[in-house]
Amino acid sequence: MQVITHFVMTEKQEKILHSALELFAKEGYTATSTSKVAKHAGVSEGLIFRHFGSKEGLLDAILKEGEEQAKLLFASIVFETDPRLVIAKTIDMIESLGKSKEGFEFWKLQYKIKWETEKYSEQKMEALHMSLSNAFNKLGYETPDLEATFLLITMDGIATRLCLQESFQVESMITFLRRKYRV
Amino acid sequence: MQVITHFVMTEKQEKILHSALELFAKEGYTATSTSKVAKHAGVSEGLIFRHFGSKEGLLDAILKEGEEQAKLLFASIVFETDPRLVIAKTIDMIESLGKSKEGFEFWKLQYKIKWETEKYSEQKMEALHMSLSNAFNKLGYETPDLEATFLLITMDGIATRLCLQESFQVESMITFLRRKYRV
Amino acid sequence: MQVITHFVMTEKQEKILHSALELFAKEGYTATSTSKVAKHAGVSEGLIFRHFGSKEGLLDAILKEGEEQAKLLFASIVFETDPRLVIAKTIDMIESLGKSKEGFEFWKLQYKIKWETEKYSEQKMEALHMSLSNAFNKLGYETPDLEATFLLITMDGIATRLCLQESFQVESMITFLRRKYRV
Amino acid sequence: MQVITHFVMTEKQEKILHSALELFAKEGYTATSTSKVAKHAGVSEGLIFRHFGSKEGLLDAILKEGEEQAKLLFASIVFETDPRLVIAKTIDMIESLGKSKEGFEFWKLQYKIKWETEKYSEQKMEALHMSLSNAFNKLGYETPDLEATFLLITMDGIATRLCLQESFQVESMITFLRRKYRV
DNA sequence: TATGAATGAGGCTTCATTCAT
DNA sequence: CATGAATGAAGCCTCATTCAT
Repeated sequence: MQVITHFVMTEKQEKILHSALELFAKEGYTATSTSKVAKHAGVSEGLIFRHFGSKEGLLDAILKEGEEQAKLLFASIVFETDPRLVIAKTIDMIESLGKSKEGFEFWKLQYKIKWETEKYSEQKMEALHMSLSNAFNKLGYETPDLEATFLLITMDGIATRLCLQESFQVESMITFLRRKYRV
Repeated sequence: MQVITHFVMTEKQEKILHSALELFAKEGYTATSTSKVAKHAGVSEGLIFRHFGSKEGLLDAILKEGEEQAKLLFASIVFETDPRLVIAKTIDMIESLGKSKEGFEFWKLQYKIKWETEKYSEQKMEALHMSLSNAFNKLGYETPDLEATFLLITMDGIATRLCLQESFQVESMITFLRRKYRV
Repeated sequence: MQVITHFVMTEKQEKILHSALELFAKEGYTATSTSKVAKHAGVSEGLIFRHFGSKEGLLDAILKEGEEQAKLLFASIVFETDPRLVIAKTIDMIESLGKSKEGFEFWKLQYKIKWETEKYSEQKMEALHMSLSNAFNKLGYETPDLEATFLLITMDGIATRLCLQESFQVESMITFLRRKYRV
Repeated sequence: MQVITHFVMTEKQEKILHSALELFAKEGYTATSTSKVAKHAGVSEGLIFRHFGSKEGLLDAILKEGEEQAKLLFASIVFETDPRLVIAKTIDMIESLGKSKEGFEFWKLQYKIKWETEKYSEQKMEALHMSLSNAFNKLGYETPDLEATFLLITMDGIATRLCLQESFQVESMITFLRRKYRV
């Protein structure tokens, strides 16, 4: 397998990556042709294959970059020691999901890809799950593990609505969650 | 109420429909070719087009049948007057989602399609949402409308896990929900 | 080969024939599908094959009926003895071509078919050619045979314009011909 | 006058164009499949679509090239001042129609297309018509406009015969025309 | 590094025709 | 006589990928 070094990436390589992210997120992976990506990125179709080997390789590169971002995003939660703050920051993360355009697209892609490829990357979430479970435990919840799972499931549900239901209003739901968990 | 006309379907027509449901749910709509559907159903590819007009027509037929089933499924909840039972039956519904193979595939398709076509059919859920909101109100919840939305969002999250995370155990989550809502 | 008896033709058979004539003339033989013909005629697709054997058989039936009509049309010219009247009637025939809708469509089909199938039915015209040649001879033209061919070629040209050039005005051309041949 | 940009065409692009011209002229546009064209040109079917977008695009390319050729062909007639030569050259053009294989096929296609698409391109002929009308006027013909139309109609008729009637002998008809117009 | 011509497999769809009813 | 379900071949077109330049 090809190692993607994040340090050496030409301008065109990045254009391809971002175009692919945008198009895969908008139209889906299968429905987006490499020629569409090339056109959108303003490069030749061949270049995609020179840099990423195959269409799937391009997808992998996007997902890998995504994992890096996810790690960064989770880091400040995972290393938090105050249980109340762990929960608060998790909810903050959900809230921020709908704010930056790039971030939103990135998450939308993650979910779309999951549904297209049938692979829910459980490891990525594992660290977060443990932190939450630990936090709920400290706070004296009866079944902390289930509580953690439940909150993460809620996250999935909200992400689903955010991405698919135009009329969905996150804010009130976020407020609702904060009151519910008293954070 | 509306009278539902059940058109007489030939045996092969039904084979096509069920094969398509299975394959669309497994591989996704775009990634499933009509020839694959035909082969799986044991019919000629042309027959799909004689009966359903186009690949999209086939999808529509599946979704339409799905809406009928959803209506039937929701009916027993919507007409329930005991608020506790409304919630209990909603949770039962989530539970039963993972049990029958056909039912599971049908719901999986619904979600996959949502993500592929970007259309969350809000109307379908509207009746359920109102019933739940009403139930939470009767039970004295502070923000019944948000509670209803929250439960439905949880449903979306559980469905996501059920479909995408092989290791997911519904039962414990169902028990958790029942305890949480005291039903 | 199948003999088409003109005496026993069911109502549906005739509907098929006329629909085919209309559609072949409008869209062309190759571009008109048997299913389109069936729909237009209000019969099942199978019936076309029961009655005419194949799509080509249907075409043959139309062309055969056409030849009958052509014979009838040419009869009054061929049996005319006055040379001036032979020419006059030929020109009259051209004039009448643009008048009745059915007749017009019939001729249009004849030409379209010729161009699609590459078969100019020379025999059909042979009798007419001889009558004209004979007439020009009696009238003392130098090269009666070429004169006859020339007039028939003019007919082809006018038919082409009539069928293809919307703005074409036959009348002035007819008058022109009558003056030219003094008939 | 308009500057004609000749796009650089790859060898295969030209092979496709010529094969299509030949086959469309022989079998008709609708009846000629793109796969037949590809096979005849010795290229992959996909290449047709890369270069011409669609089957219709291929046809358009042929017709466009045809119009350029027609303009060139008509130029020497239209800029002729001697009325007798205008007519002579028009008749020469008809004569030459049957001589070069490429030229013949090109005109045959023009006519076949006209009959398949029902569009007689009147503009293309307009310049020629005016030149002829003017020439007949100078030569003292009574109805020069009708004479011009008549000659062009004769051209259509001869083209019809040339393309459709195997036994047709142009030469004698050309001689006949030359004598008739004294050119 | 970058292009874009070229390909072969496969996608959706239509077609003429057959056959059981 | 008449229907319409069913088929297999073919039609137009798009796709991911390769390769010479």
